Formats: sequence, C-alpha cells, structure tokens
Amino acid sequence: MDAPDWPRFAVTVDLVVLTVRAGRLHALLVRRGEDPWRGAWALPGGFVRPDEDLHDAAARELAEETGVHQAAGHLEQLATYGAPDRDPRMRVVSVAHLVLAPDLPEPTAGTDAAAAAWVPVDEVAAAPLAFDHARILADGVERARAKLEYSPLAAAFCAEEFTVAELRAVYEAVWGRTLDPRNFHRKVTTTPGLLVDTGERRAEGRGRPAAVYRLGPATTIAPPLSRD
Amino acid sequence: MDAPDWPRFAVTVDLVVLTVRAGRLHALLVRRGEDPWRGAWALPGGFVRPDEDLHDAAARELAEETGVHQAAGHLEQLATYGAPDRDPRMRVVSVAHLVLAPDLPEPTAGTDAAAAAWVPVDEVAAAPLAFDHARILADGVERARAKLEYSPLAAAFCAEEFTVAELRAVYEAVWGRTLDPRNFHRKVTTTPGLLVDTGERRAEGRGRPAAVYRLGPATTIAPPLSRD
DNA sequence: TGTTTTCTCGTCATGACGACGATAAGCCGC
DNA sequence: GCGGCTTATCGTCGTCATGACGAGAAAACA
Repeated sequence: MDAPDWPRFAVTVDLVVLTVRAGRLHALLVRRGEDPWRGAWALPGGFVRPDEDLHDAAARELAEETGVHQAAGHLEQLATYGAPDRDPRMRVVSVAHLVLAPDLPEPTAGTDAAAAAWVPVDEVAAAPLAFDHARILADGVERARAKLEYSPLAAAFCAEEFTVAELRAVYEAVWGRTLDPRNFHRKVTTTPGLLVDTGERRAEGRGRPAAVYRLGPATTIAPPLSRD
Repeated sequence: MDAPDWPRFAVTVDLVVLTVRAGRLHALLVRRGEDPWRGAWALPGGFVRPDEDLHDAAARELAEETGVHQAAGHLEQLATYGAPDRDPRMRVVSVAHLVLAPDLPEPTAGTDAAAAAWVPVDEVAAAPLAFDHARILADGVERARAKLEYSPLAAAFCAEEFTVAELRAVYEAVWGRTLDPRNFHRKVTTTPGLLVDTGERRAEGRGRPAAVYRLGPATTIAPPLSRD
C-alpha cells in the first residue's frame, strides 16, 4: 500500500552564523575540501540524520563543525532552499538556520571542517561562496538586521551581562551606521521589561563606568528601533 | 565516490491558504481520504517532484488540489517542519507555504481533494487537524497578522482595485478587531506610494461612494500600523 | 589639578497617532 | 422633494516617541 515510489531527497542544514568582532559583523565560513566547489568558502552545514529534528541537526552541526556551543546565543530557522540544480550531484533540500553568537574566545576551533574563519560580511562578495550560499547568507544578514528593530535579539551577540554601550555597538555593527548614544540609552532603558539593572557597574578603560544590565522578560520592542 | 548512503527523505509542500469571507478570516482545508488521519481536516499539499522548485511545487499543488490559481494573491514560503515522528509512515520534511488570496468566486472547486472547504480560523480548534497542521496553520496566521503591520500585503486579499473600506475590512478580519475608519483612512492615504487613486469611485450600496485605489510602488509601511 | 573620555539625564521641536467632531455625498422611505 | 440614515473624507486636539543637542557625572590620564 505504501509503495516507496515517492521522490527521495537529501536534506541538509546550512548555518548562517553571525557574530560581532572588532565593531564589524562577521559570518562564520568554512573552506570546502571536496568537489564540487573544492577550495571555495561555504556555509557550515551537513546532512540531517534519519531520526533527528531539524533544529537538533542545526545545533549538532554547529557544535561539530565549528566548535560553537549554542549555550549562549540564538538559533532559529531561516528558510529552505531547494532549487533542483542547486547541487550538481543530487537533489538536495537545505533548511538554512540563523545563529547569532557572542564573540567566542576560541574563534574557529573546528573539529571537522578543513578550515573555518570569521569573515566580515561586507567582504564576502570578494570571495564567491559555494552553491547558493551567497543568497542564503544575504537572507540571514537581512533577517538579523530586521529583527534587531523589534526584538531583544541584539543581546544574543553579547555576554549574559552587558552595558548599554556594548548593546549599542552591536546595533552599530549589524546596521553599519552610528546611533546617538543618548537617544539609544533612553530608548532601551525606558522600554519596559527590556533591561534589568544588575546594580553592578563596570569601567571599560576610559570614561565613566557604565551600569551593567541583563536581558529582561520583554520579547518585543514596540515601537521598534528604526534603522532608516 | 558518491555512495548513495545519505539519509533520504520525502519532501512535501503544505499550504496555508487564507482568505477573507463575510468579514472573517478563513483557511482552506481538505478532508483526508486516506490513512493515517482518514477523515480528518488537513492542509492541502503534496509531494515535491524530482525536478521541481519548492515555490513551483506550492503553486502547482495550489492549483491542482484547490482550483485556486495564483494569478491574484500572494505566495511565500512560511517555514519547514521536519520532526522525525510527524508522519508515522515515513520521514517527511514539509516546506509550508503561505497563500493570501482574494475571495474566489469558485470557493472549493477541488480537482483532486475529496472535499475542500473554507473554515473560519477561529473555528478550526473545534476540528483537530491532521499531523502537525494545527501548528503550521497557527504559524501561518500569525505570519499574516504580523505582515499586515508593515507591508502592503493586505491588498492580496482584495481585487486589483479596491476602496479604503475594503482594505480596512481585511485588517479587521485578519486582526479580529475594529479600526477607526478615519485614522485608518489617514494612515493609508498619506503613506507615500502605498495607494494610487484610479479616479473612479464606487458606491457599495448605502453611503457616500468611495474612491477606488490600486496598490502603489511602496513595499513597506513605515512606521507600521499597530494591532496593539 | 586640569583634560579627555564616556555615561547619563534634560530640553526642545517635530511628527505620528488615538479619540473624536464635522462635513460631503450617496441611498431610502414617504 | 425632503428629511433621515449610512458611509466616506477632512480637521482638530492632546499625547507620546523621536532626533538633535546641551550639560552634568564619574572615571582614566597627563
């Protein structure tokens, strides 16, 4: 009755892993060791196992291939890419996921990948990506930029405790523009439930020490911040 | 070299088809004619063909199974659902799509489906859906509600030419709340590029005839409408 | 002890919005 | 034809959020 004559596909997860380093938005890329696209940069990813949920597969590949453990940070599904010719070997449907991670101490400690590197997203155009990964990366970056407007997701780029200036630096790096420190401070500190003051304060070198906050229970920023 | 030992999955598309009828948001559901879940309501959908893009598969299934041609309306990818046990027969990964369609003259002229019907979304809870389709439908409805805030997508529920009152009726049906006609009128008519006045006006029974508009080139509504 | 740097609080004008009044322009029943 | 009803459209007003910017607070540095 259940004749297995349905078309069969390979299903993979691809990962758009973003972080903020040195004031710039970076993506995690790996260098391919096999054909096709041998030697080209690609998004980390791999095949989904037979009894594995998509989300679990993404988290596993993240840990396996990049050494990034999703303890901190944020993982969400991005979109699915399934053009018939996107992989010349076979029919592959890839469920792309978006990861926002704080800048890790171990930058590219990959177990599996030939080489992994953080690449500034505005320099990726110079190094063509394998398959349709350029499009996937662009979609992931756009999703991240959009979500910072109305969600507290910027904190996923920070440590658990952070200052307003650190949070603002995330926005400036992701959006590629400067924000007025005073208006930004007013916005994030007066949005109810967004930030919780830990009472501590921290001096980052020069200047007056900043209050240290932790993320509050708010899930949205309404009205949103605007990137214009 | 390419040993075909990768896990193989069946890939389907499922459709969340929404329309506004009689002032209420409806979803298009089909009644299943096969086990499992025989006799239960389900989302329309089907298997992706070996050489077919995901978007094309969704459009094909929409036409085949529901008789809805996507000439008017809007089709976008929603999300992908791939829990290992979501279908007891086999490992199925489903790429859900969201369709927003104007109220069609032929409501449920299905070619393939045993029975298809428009069901008000707030009555779906009374009739449990097959598989994880309740979750998919909820995600689709939430996506539609959210997108009306900042995009001109409400017009996808209308004919090509429409009045401000018709557009407002869409918002009220999708959001399940009333909006002030005067403030709504001000918002949509003063947002640059959102509406183009056709010069015509149309009398819908009682009351002063309304100006007839067509969608303009604007792609976003900023600042957004708020559903509170 | 200044000077610089950064954090934080205020001020002010502008713009968008919710609540609502008022007018315009068509139906309907008599 | 004439009010009455209904809907569309235009205005007004107070409130709130915002961008631009001034100014004080609190540290490091010379």
